Amino acid sequence: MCARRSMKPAAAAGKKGQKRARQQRFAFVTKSEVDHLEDGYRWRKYGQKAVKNSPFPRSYYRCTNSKCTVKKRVERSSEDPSVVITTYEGQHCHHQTSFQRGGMHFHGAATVALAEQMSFVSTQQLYNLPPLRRQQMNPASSESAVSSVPPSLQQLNGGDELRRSTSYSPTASAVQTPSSSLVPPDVSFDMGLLGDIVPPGVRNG
DNA sequence: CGCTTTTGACCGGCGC
DNA sequence: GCGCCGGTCAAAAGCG
Repeated sequence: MCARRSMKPAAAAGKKGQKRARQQRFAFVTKSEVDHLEDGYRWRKYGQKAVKNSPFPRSYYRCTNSKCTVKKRVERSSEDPSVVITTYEGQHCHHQTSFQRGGMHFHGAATVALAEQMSFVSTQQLYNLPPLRRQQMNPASSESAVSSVPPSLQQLNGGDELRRSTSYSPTASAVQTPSSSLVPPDVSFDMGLLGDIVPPGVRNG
């Protein structure tokens, strides 16, 4: 009675075929008290594990949608418990749950806001993370990548403007920020990063 | 009743 | 070859 299960081929197949799922990984740091940052999608927690690099446990979320294989990893910064590192894997193939700007919470706004501004920053850092994973001699490979980001992120997180939309997030900024995602003036930008986390139906069809 | 959340256990890959 | 870590799944419980 220990036969737990043959395990899902999804993970095995993904890893077997290409070591690591070639899914686009988009990570960014967000200053929030709650680990669950509502970005407009429904997430179901499917696991939680404690990592050595961080004294805090890492939470694994998955899109509740049927065909949506988007996964989200949420972990707190080892040095800044107030900072939450959210890593998105994959891209949504459906619209948001149903709530719109009206229901946009400050958390969601903060998330998107950071994503937009940090997008290019985290992208470079994150994209370099995989290959540098072993290159770095530091035991905290994942942290090292994040640590490299902080310098620039600190500005965003600790900055006045960012901080405003992150912690306090005024209604104006909250609405304006997400608005860009819903109505991306630059498709290239949307496809570049936001497309992974906020792919509007326009892109699909 | 349904959905979500929680914990444990197992597996897979990589490193040493 | 063994150990370690990370990641995922499964089942059960709780709550709305």
